[in-house]
Amino acid sequence: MRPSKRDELVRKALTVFYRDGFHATGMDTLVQETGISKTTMFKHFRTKEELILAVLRLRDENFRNWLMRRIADLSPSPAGQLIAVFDALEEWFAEPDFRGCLFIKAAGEYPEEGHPIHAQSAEHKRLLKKGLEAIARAAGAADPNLLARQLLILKEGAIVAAHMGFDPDPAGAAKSAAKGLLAQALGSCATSERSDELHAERKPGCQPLCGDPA
Amino acid sequence: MRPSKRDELVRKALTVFYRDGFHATGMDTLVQETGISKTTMFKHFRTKEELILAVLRLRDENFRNWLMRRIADLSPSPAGQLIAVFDALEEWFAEPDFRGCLFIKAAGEYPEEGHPIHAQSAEHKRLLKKGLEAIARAAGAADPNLLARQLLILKEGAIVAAHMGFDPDPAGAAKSAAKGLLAQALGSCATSERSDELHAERKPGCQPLCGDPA
DNA sequence: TTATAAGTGGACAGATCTGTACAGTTTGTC
DNA sequence: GACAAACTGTACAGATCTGTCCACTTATAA
Repeated sequence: MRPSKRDELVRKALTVFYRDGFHATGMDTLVQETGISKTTMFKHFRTKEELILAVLRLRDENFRNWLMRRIADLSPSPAGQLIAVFDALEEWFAEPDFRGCLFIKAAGEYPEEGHPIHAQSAEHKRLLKKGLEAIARAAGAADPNLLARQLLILKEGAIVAAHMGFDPDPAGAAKSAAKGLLAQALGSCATSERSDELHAERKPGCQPLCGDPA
Repeated sequence: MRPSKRDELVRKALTVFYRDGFHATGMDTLVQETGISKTTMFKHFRTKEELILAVLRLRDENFRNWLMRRIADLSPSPAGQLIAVFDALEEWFAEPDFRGCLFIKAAGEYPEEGHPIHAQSAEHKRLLKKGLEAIARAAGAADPNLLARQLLILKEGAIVAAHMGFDPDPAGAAKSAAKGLLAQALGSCATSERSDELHAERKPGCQPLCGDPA
């Protein structure tokens, strides 16, 4: 259990930053909320920015793993998985501690393109697009790149809508839009892909995203 | 010119908050950037939060006016206007000072649902939805509410994509998706609504959104 | 001219910010 | 037991935060 304190810090800092924001969270707050001394924090991370970058790395890994596993559990076919993205989102939105997307927040608080935090947040989205594009290609989409970009735009929009609460069912609205896009991209042959009738149970190891890791 | 200093403060504070963020911008920075004394600021607004709320009110008015006028200039028909939303977005994204959506930023920095800044940001989106829904109804959409929600989700997603730079043409991707939704919502009769061939010039009084108002 | 309102500049209070310093304590390993 | 590494608690520096105070200047208008 060598690097446990460091990991524990990153895990707990994630929940605090996610809950309260980056600038709004001071290092003293983190000391109080994590129970880890400030000395130790600054031994593992030379600056607050380095800690934030580590938090973003952890979140990137957690989120992409969670999403990909979840949609694989929800549907066996690539086309069904693309739609299942929005079922997974719906589950996420329903979590009590849901507060939007950490990377959108980070990009908002560090808005300069060249800032490491901004750049790393953008990289997360690029990796997501890559993942969706691979699935779109496997599904036989006419233009996998375009379809992936459109689905990602729907996903980001649904997250914003869910966080700001201006849509009663953002995942549902995005899902129905995605179905139309998919039907169009796959040609008229597979219009009514029935991907959502099997609502797979969460498999063990596939935990909710917002839960307190304490 | 009675309330000019107050308006000038709100206008200039808008550009600074939009450029740097809310928590990252201190009142002393605003003094420096606006040339208005701190005493005057706190005479017009009792707290920083009140100033932010005034900034958001101004932005809400500016943005909604700009968008509605722009799409009316771009297309005479309601259906065309719904598509023209994404042409307007493209113009916005191309502005040199574009840095995403101020309301998404605000909701990110003040993430509690009940916080006045969060609530007012959400209200802006609700008003946008209402506007789009009216146009969708005028266009004869089967379900104007759903169509408006889907278009708004596409819009928010495109803004996030543009700000984070993970899509080479977010407005274009969203626009093509919107065309599909619209064709579906209007029935098969008006599939190829040619809304974008007339690229209306900016009319006077319809200025870009990010320009320094100084 | 004179009364009123609005704006200025700078010092200040008290809190909080990031990051450092240091002496002491726990923990794991030989 | 002994050594090294990791961790703790607290105090601190220096900057910055929101908001106040006060004496002074400028503009407006009767």
